[in-house]
Amino acid sequence: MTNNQNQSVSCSNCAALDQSILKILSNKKPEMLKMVQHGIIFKSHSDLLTQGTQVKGVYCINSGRLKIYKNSESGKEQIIRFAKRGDLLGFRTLIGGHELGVSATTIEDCTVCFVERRDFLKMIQAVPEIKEKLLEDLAEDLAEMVEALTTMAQSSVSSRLCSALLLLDELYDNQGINLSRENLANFVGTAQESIIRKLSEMKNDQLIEISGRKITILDRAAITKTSLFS
Amino acid sequence: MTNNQNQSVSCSNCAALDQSILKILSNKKPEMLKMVQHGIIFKSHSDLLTQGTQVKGVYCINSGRLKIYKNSESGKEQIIRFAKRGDLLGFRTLIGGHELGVSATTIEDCTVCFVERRDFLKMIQAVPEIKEKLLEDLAEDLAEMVEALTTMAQSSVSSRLCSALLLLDELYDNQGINLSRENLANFVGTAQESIIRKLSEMKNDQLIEISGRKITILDRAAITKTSLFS
DNA sequence: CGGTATATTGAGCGGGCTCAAGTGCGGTGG
DNA sequence: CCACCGCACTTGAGCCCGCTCAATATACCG
Repeated sequence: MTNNQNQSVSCSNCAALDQSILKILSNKKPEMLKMVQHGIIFKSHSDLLTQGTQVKGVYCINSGRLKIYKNSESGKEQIIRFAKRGDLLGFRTLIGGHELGVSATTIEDCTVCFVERRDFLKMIQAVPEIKEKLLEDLAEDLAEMVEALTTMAQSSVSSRLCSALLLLDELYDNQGINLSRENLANFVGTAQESIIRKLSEMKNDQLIEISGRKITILDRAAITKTSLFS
Repeated sequence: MTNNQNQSVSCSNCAALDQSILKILSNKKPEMLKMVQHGIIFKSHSDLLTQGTQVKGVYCINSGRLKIYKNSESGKEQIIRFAKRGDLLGFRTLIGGHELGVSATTIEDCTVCFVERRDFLKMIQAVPEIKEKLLEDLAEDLAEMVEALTTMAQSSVSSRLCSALLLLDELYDNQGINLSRENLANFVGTAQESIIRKLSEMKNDQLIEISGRKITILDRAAITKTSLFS
């Protein structure tokens, strides 16, 4: 773990917190913000959460992107979702008190803030509004997972790839998707080779542009259509 | 909707509530229990929740089983999970205030209790402990969905069928699984014919017994093994 | 006992997986 | 500056799982 704290990153001026739990805290109990460790830097390929371990605390992502994934019995990695600026990691497990069911690893250099497990629990107790927010977030996450499960069960690789590309375009702020083929495959739930072949087809059909590992969406309408059918 | 109320079903003597939210309520604010409509009877194939509509309130299942499912764009039904005695339906959507993302339909005759939307919200406000419990339940549901997504993405039909059978054996209290092949297929995420073929194989291998639509597990160890690999 | 829903079996095909070989690119060191 | 190396990416070939379509059998229900 890289542990360089950068105190120039603080909650009170952090745009990432606009809608977040820590923002609620900074309104209701600003004095509790001093429990937050700011501006911790993680290089790419660092683990923040590890499946099967106890969660140390909660991370709020300030910059950079991560993958949240599960390693199955057979050892294959299934990426559940991605996280970026403003996302809070670790609180789901913290509530239940169980060990982590997923891992979180940076796929870029990241800056994050951290709250110790017991401090976060104090925050929750002190500010009931946080619980409301957590409930809403969880309910929404669950709805997304239901959607994902249905898609995974019923749609072809092409269709799932298109869904993934639309989602990833958001993740990368419409600036071009920059993700390894392997991560893409582990997210879509297929083999790397299948992903590559489908991408080539889509490139030929002028739906996307590929330069190196960077994918840019050209024909969003067509991709949306394929994401829904077949 | 069949609306025969049966007042002999009451929360104070309902075993279904042992660990449930309404149990918490009956401890903390027993006077609010009068908001609950008891013993409503739904025949098999009745809809309690319908995807895309607003939720009317929360149902607590007293007896009988239901399927919770989503209809995809292509019209195919994906069963997300099943519900039985003690399960609470509808509260996830109620919290978020969005329209329902899933439907719930009885697959047997059911007896349920019902709480109006606004009454349930009052209960939550009156008894903060309910929120804690909801949070825990949601976090657990989410963990299960992550597991389900991973399995769906990575495992063969045989493996998924075995997982499903183990889960369904629980649902049917180890008394034999009594579910249509279509529902089984829509849960496993495959074609009905595939399910039937795999079941025949398993019958030949003495892993299960089939009489009519009823499936009984004979060799749990072998089925568990197949549920994990391939 | 007829009619309808459900379950089963068969045949054939194609999507997507696996294995294996080949290509491009960035970094590193001579 | 270029040769080399390692890694990620790409392409090819072949096979098998699981899907679809179609026919038949069985169970359920009036």
